[in-house]
Amino acid sequence: MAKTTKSAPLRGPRKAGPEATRQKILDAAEILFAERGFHSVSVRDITAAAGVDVALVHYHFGNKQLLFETVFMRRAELLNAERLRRLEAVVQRAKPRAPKVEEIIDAFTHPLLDRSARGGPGWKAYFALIAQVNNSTEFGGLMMTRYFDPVVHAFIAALRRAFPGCDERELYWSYHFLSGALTLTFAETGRIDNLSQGACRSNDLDSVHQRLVPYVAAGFRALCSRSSTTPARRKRKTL
Amino acid sequence: MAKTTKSAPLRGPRKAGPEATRQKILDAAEILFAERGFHSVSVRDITAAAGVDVALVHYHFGNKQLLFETVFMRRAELLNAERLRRLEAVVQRAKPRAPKVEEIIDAFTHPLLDRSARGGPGWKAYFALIAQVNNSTEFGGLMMTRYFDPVVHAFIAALRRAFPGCDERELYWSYHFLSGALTLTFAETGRIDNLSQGACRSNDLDSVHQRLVPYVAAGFRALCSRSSTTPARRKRKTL
DNA sequence: GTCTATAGCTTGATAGAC
DNA sequence: GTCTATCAAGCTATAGAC
Repeated sequence: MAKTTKSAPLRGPRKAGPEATRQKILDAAEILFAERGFHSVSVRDITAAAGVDVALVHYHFGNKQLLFETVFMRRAELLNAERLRRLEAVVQRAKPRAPKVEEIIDAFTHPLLDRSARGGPGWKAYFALIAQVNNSTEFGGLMMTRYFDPVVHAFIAALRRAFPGCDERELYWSYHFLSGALTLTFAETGRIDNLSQGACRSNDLDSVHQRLVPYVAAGFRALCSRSSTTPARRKRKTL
Repeated sequence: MAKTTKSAPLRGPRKAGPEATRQKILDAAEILFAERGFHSVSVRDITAAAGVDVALVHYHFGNKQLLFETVFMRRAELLNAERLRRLEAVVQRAKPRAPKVEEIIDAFTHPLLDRSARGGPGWKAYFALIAQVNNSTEFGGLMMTRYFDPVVHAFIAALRRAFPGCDERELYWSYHFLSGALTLTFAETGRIDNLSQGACRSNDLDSVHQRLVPYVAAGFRALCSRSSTTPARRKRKTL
């Protein structure tokens, strides 16, 4: 029993210390926010689910809004690190050429879909939360930009190399469509289950990934190849 | 002045009658729900914005939830009718062959993007609301299914004819990705403005439509052609 | 149909004992 | 760090005058 230093004080089944309390609050908040959205979950709901006192949210996080952002940030950092690692690996492996579009998209989406499928209920809830935030007028523009833009810029830089001479706007709009398709998947609303009368299931993320990558890659090629190879033939069409 | 029947009683600038009150409440609710979501908007917020009394929401709609569903339904019926008309026109024009994929997708998306772009603030808000509902764990599965599945089934039937022998699941997942890309567009969160440093603008829906159609058409072809023409080459890939 | 008034609760947040 | 106790403000909903 050499572990009696003060770096892990009183680490037992009963009293787990302030860090454990923080994590219990974050875990409970994550699930409730994902299920019902920011505004319909009260601080009391969260602390009751976490099995801690009401006042501790304000002690540890300041207020409800800051708790929300902490939930959002906690897993974003892990995700972004892995996605950048994967992207770098793909780029290195393809050198000196640019990687295939499919490989770039896979590096971007696989770490997310894999965790949502197999990371446990915390990850599942987190991605459902992302789905709501991404499509929210209130939070979408600010929070997604703040926590995910760095990794998106790296991703777009890789795609820029895959489509030399491509108009920047085609790349950004193509990414926008990918973002919408991906985050709707995270929501797992069950709508496709109803629509397909059971042929497809919202929670079958392996099926999604298998299809999302070629679908999106084809979309990128449709927009980003034509703008460089056939700029004159581009139709000027009003809506 | 032959219009003195009781079908339009007291139609003046001051007292506009109960139907006008209903519409004022719906208009205000639509904008507020779109801006801040269902739960963060109070009945008082709505009636204050509408310039009517608090109690009238309950008189006219029963409760807050039923008001929400009425807002959602009001424009859905108009939209669905026009989309079915457009789809039918495209199908008739192409007979006896199936229409081009691009034409089918255009019939599905144009009525929406056109109204969001040029229909005024009520339509704009309505589509932002759709964006949130579609990605919501709480409302998405139920409400989108209830109000939009009939038109989606007609749309998928047309695509089925365009991809004869295609696996049903490819059609449904392809539609799912379209739905995500489209509804994120409706949210107009400003994220792409930040990401592209102004090169793309969330509210430039003409640009979106010009790109969404070929992007999605290419995606559909990537998934729905291969499943019928090259079933043996289909890779069995785990996530 | 519209309004006033209010019942009955829940909310986010905090002050202060331990 | 954690808890008890409480506050002021906000909420949905309704009863009843007009």
